[in-house]
Amino acid sequence: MSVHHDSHEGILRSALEENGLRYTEQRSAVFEHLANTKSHPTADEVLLAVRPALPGISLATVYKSLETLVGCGLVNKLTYSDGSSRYDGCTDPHHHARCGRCGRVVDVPGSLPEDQVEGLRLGASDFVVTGYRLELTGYCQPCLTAERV
Amino acid sequence: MSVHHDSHEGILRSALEENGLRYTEQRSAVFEHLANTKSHPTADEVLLAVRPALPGISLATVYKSLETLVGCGLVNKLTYSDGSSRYDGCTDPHHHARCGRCGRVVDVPGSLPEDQVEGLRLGASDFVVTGYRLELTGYCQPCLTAERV
DNA sequence: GTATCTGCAAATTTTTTGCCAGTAG
DNA sequence: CTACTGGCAAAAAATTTGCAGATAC
Repeated sequence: MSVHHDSHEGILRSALEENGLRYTEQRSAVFEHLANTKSHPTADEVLLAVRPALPGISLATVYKSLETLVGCGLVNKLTYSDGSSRYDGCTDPHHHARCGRCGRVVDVPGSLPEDQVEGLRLGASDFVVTGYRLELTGYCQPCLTAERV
Repeated sequence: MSVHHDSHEGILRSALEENGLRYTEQRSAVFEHLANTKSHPTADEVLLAVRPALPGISLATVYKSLETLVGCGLVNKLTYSDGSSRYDGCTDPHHHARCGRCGRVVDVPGSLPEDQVEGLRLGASDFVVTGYRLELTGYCQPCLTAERV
């Protein structure tokens, strides 16, 4: 049961070290939670999730830890039209689909074919493309049922 | 020189009417600005842009007008990791590329091929896909030069 | 005439910052 | 040891809201 934990810890330690940053239990707890969940929590939700393990942790620290992890490239930050930010610890290539009613975000596997990306790259002249983000919009089944659309 | 203006006004009047909303000079000024610019301004920037024509307009009204236009489908709202929201009056299908240093957003023409979108649709089971948003990340030429990367 | 809209200011929400004590290396 | 961190509370930034007067239709 500690395999995953150890693996995450190793990844985190190396990433922090590479950036001249220190390994702390707060950063570890935040990273562990993101790496183990399939949800895409807000900073507030991360706080609630790590409180049981670290009762003293503060929201400000969660924000600082999240920014640190984003800076190390271990976590992605997603922002949405309602002003909320969510964090995604999944490093496999995938897209997101977001429900326009309840705001829930689900993963959609896959990545764009390389030639597709190359085409986009050419369309963005005078711009060095380092990556992309693809997000589907629509409605999840529970919300469709609820509204009987 | 009034051709564009009249055309925009007609589009706006119809869209508002369809939704049972009123045509006002504030909504008109905000829409005009978005329809005529290639930039993707923040609410604050829209305020500055329309102030010369409507000195009395307030930021709250700009926000309200923008939400109204988004609701009518005339304008798209874009949100970013730094917490800022930008508004895009271009209705042609296109993507965006955003500079990770200065935050500027430029348009990238094109849209994904239908079969590509269909594939994504299938990957998002239990989800009715109504659209998508594709955004490139990277750095614009001025910023690359400035940092001599 | 009347429901909708604007402007103002205050409220909310989300995120960031300064500072001192605590801790990793 | 010494610089990097965390916790706290206060600040900052972005957006929304309540209300009274103004306006579109």
